[in-house]
Amino acid sequence: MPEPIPRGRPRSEQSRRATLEATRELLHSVGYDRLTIEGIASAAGVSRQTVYRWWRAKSAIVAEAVLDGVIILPGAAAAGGSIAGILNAMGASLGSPENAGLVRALAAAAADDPAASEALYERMTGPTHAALARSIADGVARGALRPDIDPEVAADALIGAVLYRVLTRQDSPPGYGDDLAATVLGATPGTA
Amino acid sequence: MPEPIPRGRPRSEQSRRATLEATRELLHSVGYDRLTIEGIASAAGVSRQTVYRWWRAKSAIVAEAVLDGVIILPGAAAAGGSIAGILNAMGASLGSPENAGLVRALAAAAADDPAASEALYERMTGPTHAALARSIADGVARGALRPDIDPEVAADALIGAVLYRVLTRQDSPPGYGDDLAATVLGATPGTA
Amino acid sequence: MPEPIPRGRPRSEQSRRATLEATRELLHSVGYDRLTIEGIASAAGVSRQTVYRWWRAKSAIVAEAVLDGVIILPGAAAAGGSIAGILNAMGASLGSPENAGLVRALAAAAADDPAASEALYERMTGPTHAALARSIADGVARGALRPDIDPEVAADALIGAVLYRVLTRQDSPPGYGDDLAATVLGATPGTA
Amino acid sequence: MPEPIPRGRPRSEQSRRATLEATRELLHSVGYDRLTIEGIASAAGVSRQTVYRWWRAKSAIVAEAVLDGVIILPGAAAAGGSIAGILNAMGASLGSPENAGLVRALAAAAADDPAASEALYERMTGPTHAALARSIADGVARGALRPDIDPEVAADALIGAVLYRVLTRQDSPPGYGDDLAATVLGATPGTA
DNA sequence: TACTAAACGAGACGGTACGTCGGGTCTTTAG
DNA sequence: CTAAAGACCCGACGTACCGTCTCGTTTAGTA
Repeated sequence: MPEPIPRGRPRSEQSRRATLEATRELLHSVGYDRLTIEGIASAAGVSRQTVYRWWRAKSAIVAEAVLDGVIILPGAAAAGGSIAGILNAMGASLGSPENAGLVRALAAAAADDPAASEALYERMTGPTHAALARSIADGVARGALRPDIDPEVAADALIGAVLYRVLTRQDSPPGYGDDLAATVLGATPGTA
Repeated sequence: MPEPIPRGRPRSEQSRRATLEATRELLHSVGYDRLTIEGIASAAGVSRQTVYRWWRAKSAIVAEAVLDGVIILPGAAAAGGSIAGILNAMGASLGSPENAGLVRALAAAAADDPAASEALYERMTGPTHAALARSIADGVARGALRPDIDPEVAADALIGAVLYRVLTRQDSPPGYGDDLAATVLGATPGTA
Repeated sequence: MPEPIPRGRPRSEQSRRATLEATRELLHSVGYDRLTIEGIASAAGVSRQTVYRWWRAKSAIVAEAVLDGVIILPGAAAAGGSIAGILNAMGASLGSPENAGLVRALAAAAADDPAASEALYERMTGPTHAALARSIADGVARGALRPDIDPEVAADALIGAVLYRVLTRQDSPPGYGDDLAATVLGATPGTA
Repeated sequence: MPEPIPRGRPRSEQSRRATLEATRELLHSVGYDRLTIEGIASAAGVSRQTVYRWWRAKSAIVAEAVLDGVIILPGAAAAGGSIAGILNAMGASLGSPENAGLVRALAAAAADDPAASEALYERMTGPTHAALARSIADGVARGALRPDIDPEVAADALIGAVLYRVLTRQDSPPGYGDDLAATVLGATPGTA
């Protein structure tokens, strides 16, 4: 009913998918800075005009690639487990050089496009952030965690620590998630 | 002996400074992505060739601008105070939209140049990180902080939280530094 | 019997006329070079596909616009008068900057399409050429003109002179037709 | 003193010549309409930017190609001979399909650029026109030609006739120049 | 006082990518 | 079966920068 009857040739879903997948490939291989619309179009077997018809900037393409889940969001899937579990999953996921490079690329994309920024960070870190904050609030309510912990701020700290190490290219050692949980929350892994 | 007696016209220190300062100006005004060598040269009143003679890429110019302190590193100067003091200084410094934008620009610069990355993050967050870790270790040793705190990891968490909020464009409320210290360290501001 | 019973929706005469009229408008306003099928379709309120269904190239549209008399052929209507009358009519008609521009546009159209070329020149200059040649042959036969005049060649010269001045953007003075007839035919206006 | 000391890398004469020569080649092979700056640059082995640096439009390139004599102007060289000689030279020169196509291309170029128009026609037909008018005026003064001939108008007619046949793609028979001279001037070839 | 050597400005060069326009084609719904 | 709408691939447009390359000029240090 607010449905405006579609006229003309319908948009090619195949072109859309090919574009987003090519974007992911190129983000992995050349990074955000050397990512070009020309390159995306040619790698996707799509005309440049078709790319411009649907996206306004390369940051928008990257954002949609993420929003569509074409770029797998590291750690977000594990957002139901325990606190240390989430952190270790994030650490493990970002431990692969490929994914770490992707995260850095997304940070670059977000740096010069506020619109993309929100979309990217909400999708990448938002769910994880929410899951962590919920678990922590739970723990505080149950008395399992210190009462002076602000769940939202704690979630900032936990995610921020991981992100900081990725951006500064410092590998996180295997048990980093446990150490981090213990340090911030004063809790041993299984306890929370 | 490792001194290769300088011949010919000496390098113009004025051109060098003008280039780095123009880089800072442009990073502020247009961001890293739209920063061009052409633009830097013309803003600095310097020929493009002179820029290319001394730097290999725009990320290298940005890196040197930081290394030379031409770009003021927010928070690094306060690296002598108390923990909450450092955090509040960082928060206040990054609270200005100008500096926040600069940090995002630098994150973008670091994302696609490992060499610049190290230089930038070492200069930007390294001193602060070291100061925090030292203070925290002190507190733990004095028994003023929980013994299960890993000072290095805690510093990651504190800096990471602030960085995370800047990158995701979330304003940090006035007392955020205090909240953060309390949450991560289980300490009220004055205590540490 | 050679009538192939028409099926389906009949061709829209309105679309056809609108296309040809838009072509004329645009030829006047922007010239042949900047004339585009896109522009014709949009000015005519017709879809691009409809234009392509009925014409193969923009030169063909221009040709049909002429053949249909949508573009008024300057001088052709006067093809029944005296020699100097025809020439003066041509000169007057081509004297207006609008028509002169149109003729130059048609020359451009003819330059890169042999098919359009024949159609255009036959329609534009053919009738005039034939009328002139006929009148001249008459005059020669009657002894009113020099016997060494070849009527076809003389018609070439008369039309060519006018065309030459239009193409080189030289205005023809008021009495140019008389001068031309006198020079080529050795005849004063009323005599032939 | 009006000499503005040249700075920077000097313009490459080779690039300039290559561009003009490629323009000539392409005018011959594809005509003015399908002539593209992209095509000129690539055929000349020159970058597109270099073409744009020195010429504002393709019509300007064509004009300079003519002004430099890179495009050989048919008939202009023969501007010293007798009237019929000039005409026959023109006819012979334009008799080759290659040159005829070139003339049509130049007519198209002139049709949509007044600036190019003057340059082209002055170079192409101007000298011939002047030579013819001079010879005819001579003949009239010597009493060898009819006194009612206006030399300028007669030159228009002679050149116009040849041009008209080229533009309408009519081959001129071998003796066409003689016929034309006889018809317009009332003179047998050798007489003038 | 030259001579040498390097840095400097200016600016042209071959390129790559930009974002746009138009060309022809194809695919859908509406008449 | 035509018309409209509009997406598609393609190729050219004119512009902005890229990184490189001459040039003439400037500014040191030798010689």
